[in-house]
Amino acid sequence: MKKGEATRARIIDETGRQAAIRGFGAISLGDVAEAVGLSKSGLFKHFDSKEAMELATLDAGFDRFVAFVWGPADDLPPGRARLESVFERWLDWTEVENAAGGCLIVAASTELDDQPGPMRDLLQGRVRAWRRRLAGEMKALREPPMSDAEAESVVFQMKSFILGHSELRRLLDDTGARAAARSAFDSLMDRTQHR
Amino acid sequence: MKKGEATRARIIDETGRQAAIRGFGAISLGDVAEAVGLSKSGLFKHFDSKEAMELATLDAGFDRFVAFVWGPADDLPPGRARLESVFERWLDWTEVENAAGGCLIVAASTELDDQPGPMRDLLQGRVRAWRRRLAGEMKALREPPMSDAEAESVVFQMKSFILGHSELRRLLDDTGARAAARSAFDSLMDRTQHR
DNA sequence: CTTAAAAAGGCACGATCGGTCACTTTTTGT
DNA sequence: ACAAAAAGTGACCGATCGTGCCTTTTTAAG
Repeated sequence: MKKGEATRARIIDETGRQAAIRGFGAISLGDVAEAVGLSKSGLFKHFDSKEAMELATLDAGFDRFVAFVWGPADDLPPGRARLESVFERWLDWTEVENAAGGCLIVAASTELDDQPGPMRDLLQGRVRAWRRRLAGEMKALREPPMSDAEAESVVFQMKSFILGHSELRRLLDDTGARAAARSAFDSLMDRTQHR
Repeated sequence: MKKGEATRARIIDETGRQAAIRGFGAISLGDVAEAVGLSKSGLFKHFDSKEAMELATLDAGFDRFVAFVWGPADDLPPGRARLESVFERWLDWTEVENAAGGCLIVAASTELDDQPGPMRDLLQGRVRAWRRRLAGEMKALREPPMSDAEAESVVFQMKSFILGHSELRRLLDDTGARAAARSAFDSLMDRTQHR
């Protein structure tokens, strides 16, 4: 069946948009339904509950994130060039692709970090997987490869700069945010590579 | 009159607690009233509206934050020791003092960064002031003092590590978060100092 | 102890919340 | 072409939302 899938995709899209702005806990079925051109009850033909809708939205958001950020890196050889591509696309993701509400994952992370449940579990699992992927990539930076602990430390700093960039750019309206993040990341790569 | 002020303080305290967990947009007057032992209408004798209550809560949250994080640093001489004290207390603030819901300011920052209004304005103003304070402190690290641009870059990285620590500790339940943040910060201080 | 003011509660309002149900329309596979 | 399945509607549920009006209780000053 085709029509249903398209509608479902539109619902997920709109839910993600609103959740990125207001937070998952503050979106309403009525608003989503209206924005997507459906009645509230129409939503329930696609999802059993609000939580199911949120889960599908968050999961799909991760898929989109990985495709967008990692996509171009697939064509690059492992190592610094690939990591720089990922970082650059990651900044794009926050500041261009999601101009309206910022990164859904970052928003969900701070909102749900202390609310146990399926949403937090999903978030944890996918964030951990993403970090593992990055950590594995770090090892291509040096020969012989760095330890797991060092790779995780570099990933920690990389992610930190992403979060710092997000605040500087989105909350403080600082157009120099991108330069600050890039410079910090370049310096991190330099230090990591030459040791 | 005394009683009123005490009640007002309790309301603000409870509002902050709930907002840190669920987000400002998702708290309800009923829940706050019940937790503080008041009726919903009783709340309105202390605040004109929900938004006024939120504004007072956010403002008071900043006061508490600055007092807690900067407090001990006042007894220290400007320079690295003072900055390390601030960083350490900042980690405490996220992970000990606010065990329940994490840092209210971080939560509010990602939630409100794309919702124009008095809340975002207040947030912007106080975050900017805090960053200016830190940037000023950075200059005591070196003689002759670094440029404004460099100081801001160091503040950017410092704040980034705080945000990274918060995610690692609160969302991913990583007990090594503190060590990761401290190590990254120490390295940043080393590089900044010796140049 | 009195008394006026301050603090808090009672109560009801219109709106909206997530969600269900019975029913109609549209889409789909055959 | 046609029957079955999927998609969508509108009315409605009990609960809760933020808020205003009016009364009662508590408090501090005389």
